[in-house]
Amino acid sequence: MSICADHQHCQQSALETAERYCAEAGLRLTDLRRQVLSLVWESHQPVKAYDLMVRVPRGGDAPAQPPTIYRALDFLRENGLIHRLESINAYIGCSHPNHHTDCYFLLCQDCGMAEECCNTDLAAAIREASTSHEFTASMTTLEIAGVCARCKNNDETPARSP
Amino acid sequence: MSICADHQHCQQSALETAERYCAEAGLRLTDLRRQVLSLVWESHQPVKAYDLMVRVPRGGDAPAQPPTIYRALDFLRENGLIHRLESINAYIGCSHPNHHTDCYFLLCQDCGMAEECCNTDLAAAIREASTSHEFTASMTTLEIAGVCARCKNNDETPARSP
DNA sequence: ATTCTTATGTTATATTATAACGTATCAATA
DNA sequence: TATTGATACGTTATAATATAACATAAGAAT
Repeated sequence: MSICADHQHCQQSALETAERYCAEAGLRLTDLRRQVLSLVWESHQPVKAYDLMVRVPRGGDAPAQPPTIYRALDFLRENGLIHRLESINAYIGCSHPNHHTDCYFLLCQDCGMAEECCNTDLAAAIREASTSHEFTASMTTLEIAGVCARCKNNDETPARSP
Repeated sequence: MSICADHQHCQQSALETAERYCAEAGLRLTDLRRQVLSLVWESHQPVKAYDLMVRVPRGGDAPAQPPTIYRALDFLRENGLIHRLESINAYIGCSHPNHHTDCYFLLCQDCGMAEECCNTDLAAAIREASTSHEFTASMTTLEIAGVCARCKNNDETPARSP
């Protein structure tokens, strides 16, 4: 499920990176935005906007409203701190903000884990797939659904099998 | 906008192919499903489910309800006759049903056109992108947003330029 | 201190999709 | 050809995802 040895560290370092990046780039990482980013980084499972909503307390009594969450998500997305997974309507932290081009996602249908990967050759092939059709690409979505290694193993060894 | 010389022909031949394919495969291409498929093929613009809904008259007075449309779309999708474009929540006819693996889409943000493409090398690269992470892929979504050649030309020659 | 911009709060509503259950139609066979 | 079982469709309700529009607050720049 987890794809890191120590997720607490993983989350914290993602936040520090974001902090640093925003400071350098003159971006305002407000309390709300930081809070949302932190929640997104709670795990490597993609998060739904409405699940975030109930977990972002605003002012004490009432929970946050949709625009509050979507605006924070938009900011984080525009600045490369999170990605949106189009095929499952969910959000996930970017593991390498500001040089996050050319990435793709492996989405495990069993455990829900999402892994962000990069691959220069693949990126080149995709660029070629655009240019060969005289198409000027600005944004690529590549999401591969399937079963991760861990789940595959679990599936294949339920007991010692009949 | 259009990517075929004669779209009337294009649509009709898509319907005939579907008809033949369903007959061979023992699938029931009912009136409703045929009607939806035909509407999807009205152009190379992806279609929204709710736009289809108002264009599918059922019984005369009331328009079709969402489940009616989504069930038809599901059937067409499961049998490779249409695709869902995840990044824009829309549907489009498949230009080559029953050997429609390994395809990707170019989505023009200017004119809305969607073009389905295939490329064996790219497909191989994507397979490798899964297997190299010990991931067993079952479904790939590759959608490239950008500007098509025609729109690019239009954009660049608004007049003879200042 | 004032002003301008950016961020957030708040209410309402739009868009996309599914659950659940009843009725009709089709196709196989008794 | 009447019966039956499966598949498709109708209908009502509601869930899930997202944005519009306008008011207020907080920051930043004179």
